[in-house]
Amino acid sequence: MGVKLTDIAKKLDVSPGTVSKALNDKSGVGKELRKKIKREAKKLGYKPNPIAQRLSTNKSRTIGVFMLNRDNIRLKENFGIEIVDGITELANHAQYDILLFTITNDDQCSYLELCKERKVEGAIFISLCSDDPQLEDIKKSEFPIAVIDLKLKGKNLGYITSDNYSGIQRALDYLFEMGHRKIGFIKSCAGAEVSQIRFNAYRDYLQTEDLYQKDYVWQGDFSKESGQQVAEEILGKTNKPTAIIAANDLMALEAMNTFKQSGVKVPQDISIIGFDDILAARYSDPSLTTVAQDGIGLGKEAAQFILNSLRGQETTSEKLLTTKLIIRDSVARL
Amino acid sequence: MGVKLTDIAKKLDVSPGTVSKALNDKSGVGKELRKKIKREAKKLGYKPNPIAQRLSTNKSRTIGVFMLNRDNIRLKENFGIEIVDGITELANHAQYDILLFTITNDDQCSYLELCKERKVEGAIFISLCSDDPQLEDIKKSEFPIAVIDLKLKGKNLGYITSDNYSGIQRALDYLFEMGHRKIGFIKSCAGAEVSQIRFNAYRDYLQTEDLYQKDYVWQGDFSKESGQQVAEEILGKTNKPTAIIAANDLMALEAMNTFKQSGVKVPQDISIIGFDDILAARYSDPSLTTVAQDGIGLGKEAAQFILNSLRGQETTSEKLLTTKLIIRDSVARL
DNA sequence: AAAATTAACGAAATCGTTTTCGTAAAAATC
DNA sequence: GATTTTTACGAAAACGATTTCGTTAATTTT
Repeated sequence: MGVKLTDIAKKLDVSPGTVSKALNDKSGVGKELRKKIKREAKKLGYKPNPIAQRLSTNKSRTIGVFMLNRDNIRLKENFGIEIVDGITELANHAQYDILLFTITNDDQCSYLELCKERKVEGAIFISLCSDDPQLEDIKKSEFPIAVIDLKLKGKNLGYITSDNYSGIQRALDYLFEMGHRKIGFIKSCAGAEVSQIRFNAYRDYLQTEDLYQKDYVWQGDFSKESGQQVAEEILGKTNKPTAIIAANDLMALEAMNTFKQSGVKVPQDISIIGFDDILAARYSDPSLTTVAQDGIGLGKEAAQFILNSLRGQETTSEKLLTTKLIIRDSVARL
Repeated sequence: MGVKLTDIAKKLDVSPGTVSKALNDKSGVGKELRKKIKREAKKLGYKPNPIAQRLSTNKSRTIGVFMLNRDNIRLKENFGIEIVDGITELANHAQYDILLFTITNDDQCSYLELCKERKVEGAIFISLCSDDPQLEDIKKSEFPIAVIDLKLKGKNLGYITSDNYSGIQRALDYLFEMGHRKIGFIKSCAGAEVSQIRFNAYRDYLQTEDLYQKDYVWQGDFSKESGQQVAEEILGKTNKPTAIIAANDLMALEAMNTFKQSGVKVPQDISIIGFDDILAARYSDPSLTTVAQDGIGLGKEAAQFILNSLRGQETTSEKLLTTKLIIRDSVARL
């Protein structure tokens, strides 16, 4: 097949070990010989066999990425792909492979077991729930793990998330500025920590203003279906809020559709703000005002944590990425 | 680290080779001993080291996936992620890894070189352009390559695509049924074969009806920006078509937005049909009637071709996946 | 200039499998 | 029962790198 170390060694009548040292800039090779070896390697078009390297060094140079697609929210419907994109970009640059595991509700498998089997050096978890039965295993992991959107305490653990709290604050600042005081919130499942944080930001903010009331809070689960269902509940309510913040765009968009179908105009009758800034937010009518997350940034930070950890630079960290309020047309001035 | 082949061998006082044969169901091991070995392996929780296996067999068990993000159309904006999802699902089941290369305009790299370096056993190309300078290399490849949406002749080549032609035919059937006769088309770049096929379907159909006219055809490039630009050109035209088919949803949605902003009502003043059925199509107003592609299916078929090829089952094939017209609200009855 | 230190290189082990080949025992054939 | 064929297993090479260790040569120190 390709040219290998021993080919260079034979050609130059040196030992394979020396060639290896020369090409990897390790000590133990004379200046002259090193140059000669490098020149020959380039001339022959030598590329090291990554598999042999991995076996020899006992390093897989692989990072496992777990997309926990709970409740069958497919990649298409959230911005998980941007995260994967960010991870891949950074990892590839550092000569690491990523191994993508897309886990659905049906899959009954041990994450850590999979990691062991595939010898990954680190793992990244996307949309891990706080009630996941495997949480304890993850905390105890002896290889680095970056968790996006769920804060775990422990060695070798990195926590990366958007600044959800201030994101909601900015959204509320904006709603207040637009004259809204009766503001509702669509939460998501209890297991999603980001939803909890977003809700806390909402509650804290409104409580400070003495405007918080429990019956303005609805329970969804990030899905299309729940967006519709909650919207119907809201429609049935007398004394509706003038504005609604949803924990993600999908519920916001679906609620908006449901409102419109019932003759309730958005934003004239009710204003809506989402979270994520998925592509569809730009094309809805009205276009959706939303808090944008930097998906690629989240991915890059997660990958960076793993790489740093593997280099021994850090074993625990917490990173908040700023969000940005994208003002479109789904909020009316009162 | 983990338990290895030699551990089992020592424990049972047999040779590692025998253990290997026993576990891999190769001949050369007695029935009794084989059972004993398997039992012991299970008991010790033995998992083979995939890296050692790959080195030993000279098989990387890796499939390279090239996302050619020409013109910086990011994953987010098309349905490429579904394809990747489909590939991953099938490949993982067959114990294959996928290695994702996201190639942008800036990247100056040889695809085949990358494949060689990383020792992939097969490759899948997504959104490869017919004017890509590396096309000849791909045709000559001696390992299997599946190309989605571009037909290449050669050994070891698989061609997987949606039935774009009939997809457009169904869209036109529908438009005719709704009373439309003046129908325009937004093409995309010449390099995108699917765009060409979709256009051909449009042209052939209208020519049969003696309704084809060149000035009803506009040139886009799949991007948001081109959607807007083309829409403006259409707006400037007297004697507009009553309906427009766009080569993808993104241009359709952007065109729709542009029309609306200029006071041209969709679908009352002009009807629009897209292609792809991205998530945003569901949430636009009006929601977008479009020809849905089965992204996951495309991915699965591509992966299947590679796997079959590697098993020596086929070396060339062509697969058309059916599309489905999703009727929403962007077409009016005339 | 002799002794001690450092540097350069080769030989060989190692990583964890698979696979080929040789030998001895078991089974089948006549 | 002798010969051939088949089967069962171990030994060892292979896959393509890295790394440790030992030896000799070159350099530095005193």
